[in-house]
Amino acid sequence: MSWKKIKPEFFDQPTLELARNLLGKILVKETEEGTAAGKIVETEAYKGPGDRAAHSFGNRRTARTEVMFGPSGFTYTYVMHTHCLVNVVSGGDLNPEAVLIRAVEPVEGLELMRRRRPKARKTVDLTNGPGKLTKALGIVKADYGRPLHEPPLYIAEGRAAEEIKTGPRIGIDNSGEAREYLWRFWEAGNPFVSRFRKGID
DNA sequence: AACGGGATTCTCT
DNA sequence: GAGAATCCCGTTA
Repeated sequence: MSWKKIKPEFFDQPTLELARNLLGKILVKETEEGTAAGKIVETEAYKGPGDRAAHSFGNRRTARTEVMFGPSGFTYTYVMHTHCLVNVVSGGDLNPEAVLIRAVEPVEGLELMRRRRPKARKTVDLTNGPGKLTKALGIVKADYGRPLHEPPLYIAEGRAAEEIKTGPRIGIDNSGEAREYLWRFWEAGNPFVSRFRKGID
């Protein structure tokens, strides 16, 4: 399978639009074990200084958030408990924003994913969560700072989602008013979306 | 140098 | 539904 790499200019759009437009794109990781790729079906936007749920809230600039202060289109990996999460840096130079990839649908390397995720009983469990998809695709903290328009870790062209749903972000209940923002986006009805709520999807 | 909490996942009840 | 696993990072001393 050959994927068409995205143009670097793709990342130069407002973070909320980028979060929507990343749905349907392909996230590809090449390793010595082989290539694994998934269609992005769920994202969350994290907006800079004014977003209490963002690591860059209040312009907090540390070794961890440093890449968010650089240009858009680079990888922000972050370790949560025992898992690695992956973000796309957005917002442009000196504007620390990012889009979290929360779920993908496998499109290449299914067997490789199964080997990497022995605990997944069903196929959907391979990639229906932010910590799961990084394990399945082989994305690790060392990918921090890599450009997302070229191998080994890149975004490729896909097909735009037919219908996009919106809701509050997950797991940020201690973030004050920010937990109300409808900055989570997903492809309607896709079984790989991490969580469903009655009345929303 | 010590402490506390988190953008999660898995297992068991 | 609750609790553990288990670790990096930011804050405080």
